[in-house]
Amino acid sequence: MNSPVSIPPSRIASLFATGSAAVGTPVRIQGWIRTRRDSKAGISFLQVSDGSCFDPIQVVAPADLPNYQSEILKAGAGCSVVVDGTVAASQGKGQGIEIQASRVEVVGLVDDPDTYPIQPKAHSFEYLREVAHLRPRTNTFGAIGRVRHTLAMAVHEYFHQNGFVWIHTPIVTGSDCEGAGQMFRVSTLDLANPPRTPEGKVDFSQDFFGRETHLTVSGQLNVETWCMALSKVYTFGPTFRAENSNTSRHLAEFWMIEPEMAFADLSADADCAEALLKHMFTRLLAERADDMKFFADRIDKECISRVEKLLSSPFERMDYTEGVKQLEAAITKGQKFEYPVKWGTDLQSEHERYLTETLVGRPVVLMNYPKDIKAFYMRANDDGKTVAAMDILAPGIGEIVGGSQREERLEFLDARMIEMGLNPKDYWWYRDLRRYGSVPHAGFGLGFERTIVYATGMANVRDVIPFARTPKNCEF
RNA sequence: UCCCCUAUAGCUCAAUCGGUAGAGCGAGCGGCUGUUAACCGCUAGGUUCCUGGUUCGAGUCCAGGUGGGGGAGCCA
Repeated sequence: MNSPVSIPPSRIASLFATGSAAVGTPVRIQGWIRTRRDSKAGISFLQVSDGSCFDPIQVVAPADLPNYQSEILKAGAGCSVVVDGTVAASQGKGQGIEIQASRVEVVGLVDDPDTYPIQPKAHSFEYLREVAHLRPRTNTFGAIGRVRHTLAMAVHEYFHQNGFVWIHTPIVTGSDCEGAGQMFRVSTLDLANPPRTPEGKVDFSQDFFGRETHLTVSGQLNVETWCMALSKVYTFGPTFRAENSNTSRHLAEFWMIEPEMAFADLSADADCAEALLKHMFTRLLAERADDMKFFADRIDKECISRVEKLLSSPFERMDYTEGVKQLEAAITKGQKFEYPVKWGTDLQSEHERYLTETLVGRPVVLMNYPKDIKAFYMRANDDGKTVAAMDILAPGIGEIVGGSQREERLEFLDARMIEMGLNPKDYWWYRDLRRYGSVPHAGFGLGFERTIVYATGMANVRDVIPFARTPKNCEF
């Protein structure tokens, strides 16, 4: 910045952290005006935010500043400013400290205040999705951004402290069937005029990678390979699903945390998921008390107590078979479900909700599902009917974790693939892990956006990711 | 992909039986005030999503389309 006096800029969060001890010190802040209120007594009040914390800081701009009439009185919501001044104890109510300005530089004005999309008033989330490039300027999305960051850092912190190595698994994959839904094609071929094989099919041997490639739907198969050498690993990055899902819980591009542990069984897997979630939420309450207070005040009054409740008690663990029994017992007592409950079929959303919300009231680890409703790589249990799979169901959001102990025995794995119509040859490198020093191992996927929804009470995953990708929507 | 709901001012919404467009907030201007979801007054602001149909007349009824929302399925 070209400014006459050189004061190192402060973040607003650190001014609030220092509080009244900073009174009297000269400071510079840089940010955007939220609101301006004028007093004809000869001052204007500017609420200025730089995004470093929830609260904006109040800047007191006296009318004798040289640009008061020409610039400051024209600067409203959304305008960017650099303010030099002195930290002062506020004479008004509502804030402890404020900045008595000696200089206010209006860096960028707002073209047309009447049509500036982020007005100083409540907006619907549906509307804000249409101005996703400006919505980080609102209270809610600023808070989401900081909460998301804190939770992401807590993920890395937990794994780092517990001896896990972060593996950067690839985004582009040559596996055309990772077993988790429709995939987005990656290609540099001319869509209008692709090369053809003699049979008339598109000739992907002429494509960039010399084969069909897609965006990954899961880093699991790749991360398992590194698990078989580094013992405890995880991947944390974006994943892509081309499902035509139109719900508040699904995105075409979402972030997933997938740890994988060698010499671990299903119980250790559930232990890890529980400890990870508890670490994330502990850090959240410690670091983002201001933002969580906002969510509790304006979005979901239960959100802090829900997180505290999760932290204070162990997750309930229940076998799928027991879950079905509980649901049947509930039906006997008069509970109505739209869909029938039957051992061997996947539970409906309403069934999962009953278990976690009504029966237990906390997250539930549901374990040992029927093998026919689960993926090929999940380890067969000795009963011949179930596999060592677990889902963690959370009140309000449903499934936030899906995991399993993996099938480490080659003959079992091959048999399962054939049974499910998969060709073992397509998985040659995955099978190699079972041929060379195979060990029992387990892992899971934690949906990052669903975790944020759970913690904040936000109603839609589209509003907890900076730029939501959903069917028919990729404007920004 | 299926079911239901929905689209009016910058935003959130209203408009009776089909009769010719209204409020709040926001914005601009003025007043008042160490203000703080400020307050008081005035002013501006409309292709009623698109295409077609019914009707003397359509924001309103009908058909198709598009966008948005909720639920289901798929899953994280």
